[in-house]
Amino acid sequence: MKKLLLIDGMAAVYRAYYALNRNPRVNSKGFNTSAVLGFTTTMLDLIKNQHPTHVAVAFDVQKPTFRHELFAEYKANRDAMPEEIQQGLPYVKEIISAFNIPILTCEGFEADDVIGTIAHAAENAGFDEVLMATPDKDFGQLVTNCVHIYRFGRMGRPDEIYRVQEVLERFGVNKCTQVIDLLGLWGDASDNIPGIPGVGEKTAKKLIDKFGSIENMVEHADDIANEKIRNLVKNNAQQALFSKQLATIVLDVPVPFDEADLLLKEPDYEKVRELFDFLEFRALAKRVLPSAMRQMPTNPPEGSQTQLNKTERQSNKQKPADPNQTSLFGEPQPETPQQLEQAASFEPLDRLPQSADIAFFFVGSDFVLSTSADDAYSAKIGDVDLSALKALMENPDTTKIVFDLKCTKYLLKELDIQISGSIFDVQMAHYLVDPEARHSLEFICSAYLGYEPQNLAMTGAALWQVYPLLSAALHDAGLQDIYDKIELPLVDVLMDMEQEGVRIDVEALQNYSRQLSIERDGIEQEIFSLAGASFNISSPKQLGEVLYEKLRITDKPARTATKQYSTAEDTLVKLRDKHPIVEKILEYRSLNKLISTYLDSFPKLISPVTGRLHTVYNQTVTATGRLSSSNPNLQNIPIRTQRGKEIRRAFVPRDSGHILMAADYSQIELRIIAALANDRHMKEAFKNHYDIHAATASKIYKLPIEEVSSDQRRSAKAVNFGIVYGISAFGLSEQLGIPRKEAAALIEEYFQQYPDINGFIKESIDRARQAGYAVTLLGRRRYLPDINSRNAAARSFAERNAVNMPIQGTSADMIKIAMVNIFNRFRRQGLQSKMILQVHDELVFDVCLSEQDTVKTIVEEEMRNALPLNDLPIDVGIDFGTNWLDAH
DNA sequence: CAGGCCCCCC
DNA sequence: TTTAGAGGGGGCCTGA
Repeated sequence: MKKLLLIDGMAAVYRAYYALNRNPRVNSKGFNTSAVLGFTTTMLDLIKNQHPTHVAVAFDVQKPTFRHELFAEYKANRDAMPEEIQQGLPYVKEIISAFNIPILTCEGFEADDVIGTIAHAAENAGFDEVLMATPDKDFGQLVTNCVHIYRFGRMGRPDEIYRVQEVLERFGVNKCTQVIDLLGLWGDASDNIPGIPGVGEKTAKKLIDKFGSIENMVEHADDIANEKIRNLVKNNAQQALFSKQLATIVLDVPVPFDEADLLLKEPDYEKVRELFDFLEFRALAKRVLPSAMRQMPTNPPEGSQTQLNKTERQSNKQKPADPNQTSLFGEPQPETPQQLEQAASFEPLDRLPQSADIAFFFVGSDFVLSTSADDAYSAKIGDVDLSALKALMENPDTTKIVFDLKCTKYLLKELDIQISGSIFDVQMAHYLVDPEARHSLEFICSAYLGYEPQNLAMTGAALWQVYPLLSAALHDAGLQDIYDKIELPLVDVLMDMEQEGVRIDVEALQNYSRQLSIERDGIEQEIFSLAGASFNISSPKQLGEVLYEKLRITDKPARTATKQYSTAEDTLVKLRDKHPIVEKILEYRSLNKLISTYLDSFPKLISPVTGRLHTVYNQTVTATGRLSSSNPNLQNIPIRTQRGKEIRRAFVPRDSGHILMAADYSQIELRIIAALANDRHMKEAFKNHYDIHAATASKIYKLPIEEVSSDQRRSAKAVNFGIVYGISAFGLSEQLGIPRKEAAALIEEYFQQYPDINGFIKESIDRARQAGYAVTLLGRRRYLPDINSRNAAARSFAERNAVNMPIQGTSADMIKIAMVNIFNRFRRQGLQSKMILQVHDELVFDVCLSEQDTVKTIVEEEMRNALPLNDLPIDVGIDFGTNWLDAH
């Protein structure tokens, strides 16, 4: 059995780099290893999963290829290679060499051509199988008669295998060569192959079906019935022929085919170790290198496994082969997840020592529990000896490693188990270490361990393996305190709030819904008669066609990012006076939004058990440290418009013995700016309890504060907001509806008057540029890899984040601390009142009438003192009401 | 079912 | 060339 795996090196490097660099790997020497780590993992996984007997990696040579000559613009306007990839490339090649895998190149040709040639040579040499690994978009370029094409999906795990026949079937053509023709005519998605602009997939298929090839089509172009297409083809014949050449893989480039050279050999472990040491690929070293060569401490000894079940030891699979084994990458045929699942059989839990540290993970009613990276007990919850499990989980002296603590706690609560001891939530830790990344178990494992667990048993091992790595990362980034003192205790607070829920006056909602629905339906009819036809107003596509094609309300329709007609509110507002239909559409939209998002959905979401509405707070979503709320989202209940705010009337206290209390931080983000920037003028304004926007206006317009007009105050307010968001003249001019020049002048004046704020903005960006991340007052981080990007748009975005994140994040830290402290004091004092909602700078309480004063005092105190901003006063507004609207 | 678009909140 | 153009979220709808 001879099986050859060919990897498109550059494509793999790029793909791996972009997949990993969201959270850039930078080793202690400051070297960005994303590209190298990603590539290496991909290569090793491919070898492990595909178990080829022969391997090679092909690279382009960085010189003009024959395609450049054919088509001068080809690749000309591709982005420059990111610096990190450029720097990583030599290491990628060294690693490939260290694994004794040949690198194939051929001057004047691209990797695809080299691969095509080698593939054909291999087939002629009697290989049973030839596999090619490439990103999806390239597969069309490599249609040859023998190659099976792998598509890189997620890192290192090809999602699909396309055999040539399947590719052909997908295209609906019969011969390979026709795929090339099709591509030449139609072009490819990334515009490397231009095709004929205006010819789409369908047209291309029809033409190739009819003519068989582009050459034939060009020759008999007069036979094309459709005049438009006929002209297109005639005018672009040359282009189509070029495209076909670009798409054609050369199968006889001058590159030697040496079977012995391609044979998969033992790596040069010493070299691999040196490289991995330098790059600091610890997890990978653990996986690949023989244990004697590893520098990292190994897993716990394997002696303690005797009493365990015969769970498949997947961790061994991930480890290197033992020296006796000839193949580096474990047994040739990996088990399917199904087989592993069966192997992970149930073992009674009461045989476990009660003092063990444990990793614990639920999947539905299944769960896995393991006491080290080398064991795993999996079982159905119903089958477990609950008292043994309880003893284990409630042991205060052991460590519990979990994934998604809040969810785990809910499930354990069902079993009357309270988790105690030291708790390490892998998901939460990862959120703190890199908030913007994804926090699925799969993602975390593949990033930290280089593989994804395929079943419950592997999950147990993976949690154990990832624990020391994340724990170290948390500590190294100085995030331990935020974890211990804010996020971890917050879990109980959020659970309590979620379970408490909020009472909703369903009848009021339904009445209001009926009322608004009647209004909406009337407006709908008006719109139809104005448009002269009925259509789906909720479909931006249909609406765009009606507005811009049927009614032609403007000559220059605005377009969205995807070149659809824009029907966004901003756009429509500007077109208000062009046609009466616009106003109606805006009104329809707002009514429909209220009805579908709030009025009609809340009653359906009310729990039949508690009769109350329970949101879910997510603690690991936002990039800045805020919470988010969903199912339903109770952080976006209308308040701006009269119609909208009526919805808040339906949020009511639990009974006549209670009252709602809303407590909100006043101007918290501006206060935080004033504190972070240490701006004398702004601090002064806050200390004197001035209206901050009016005070700002008074500075900008150089007027006494009492002479500031409402328009001037409004402008000042917009600038203040702009500062928080990362101001731009364009944004401000849009916001205020003033010319850009005026907006720019306003900003200029602002910075003149508040030089410290300007300095703060510059410093924040500078610090983020140095460190690679932004931080809050307490050290919560957000990585900003694009802060040094050469792409101006990406860089500006990162720069705005560098300013905004410390502000928004500090405010989030502050209210989270307040929540924990309030919760604890309520509990200590045995209060009946409950905190029920959080809306970023506001907390809502269901207050027992007899506790009104106590609660008010506690909340005010704790919110004020949660995170003191030196000498800057923090104001908290508190109000009571018989519904949420009145409590404001 | 994902992605586009939109709109509600802070 | 044309669009976007202020930070952070979530939900609804369409169309495949």
